[in-house]
Amino acid sequence: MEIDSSLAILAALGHPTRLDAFRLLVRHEPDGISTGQLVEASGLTQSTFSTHLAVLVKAGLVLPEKRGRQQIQRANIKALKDLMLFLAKDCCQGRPELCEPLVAELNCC
Amino acid sequence: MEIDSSLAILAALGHPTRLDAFRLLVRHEPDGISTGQLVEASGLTQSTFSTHLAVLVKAGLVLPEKRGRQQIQRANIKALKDLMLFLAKDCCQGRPELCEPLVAELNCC
DNA sequence: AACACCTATCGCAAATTTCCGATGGATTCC
DNA sequence: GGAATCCATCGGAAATTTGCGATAGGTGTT
Repeated sequence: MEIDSSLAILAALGHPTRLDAFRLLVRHEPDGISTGQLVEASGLTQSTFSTHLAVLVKAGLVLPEKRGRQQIQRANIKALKDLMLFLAKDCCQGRPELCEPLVAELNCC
Repeated sequence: MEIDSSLAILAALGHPTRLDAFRLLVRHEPDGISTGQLVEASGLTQSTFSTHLAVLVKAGLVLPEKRGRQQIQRANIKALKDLMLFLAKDCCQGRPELCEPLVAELNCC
């Protein structure tokens, strides 16, 4: 994964509102939920949350799809996976001793 | 891992200067490098970089240790591991189908 | 003691982010 | 067609972040 993409994902998730929204979307995979429900859950204004959502979409973490007059949002698990691969490979570049404990613990889920 | 810690790590890494610095530190594990070398690599002013470094340290991603009049910085791989566990567990919470491809690919390093 | 070196912190300006209300486009319902 | 719903975008204010030079503390050197 490109470093710029990783950077965008990290920055996008580095805000409480956006991290919360993304986690909510993950828990609603694979159905997704509407923007309105996300707004309600955030406790913010519709317009404010909309800009946060745009950041997530731009980073590729959220995939919107129109359904009627609603906008259904879905978490892009692949983007998260790519980020984790980027982080892990950065550690492990020829240095498996750094990553071994990481991968070991991940296997538990 | 607490959500607040994860948030701090994500925000800390969500800036090009700080992500670069952390990656450089990872590549210098386990010896670490001095703050001065990090400053030079960043191309920024010493004072400016110092504030970025403080963000990384506060997030627990970097562990400083005094050595003479230098300050040696080391990447905290455990913090990165904790973040990845947080992200992965968030996906996998009772939903292994989401994480399986992730863990599978991680095993390659 | 005096000096040089390394780094954290202060003060401050510029840039960016965050938040809101208001507006407008698109879609559905009556 | 007209009203209502859903959501993106605009304009602007407040807060935060980012960057710099200057300063100061702590450490080694002479």
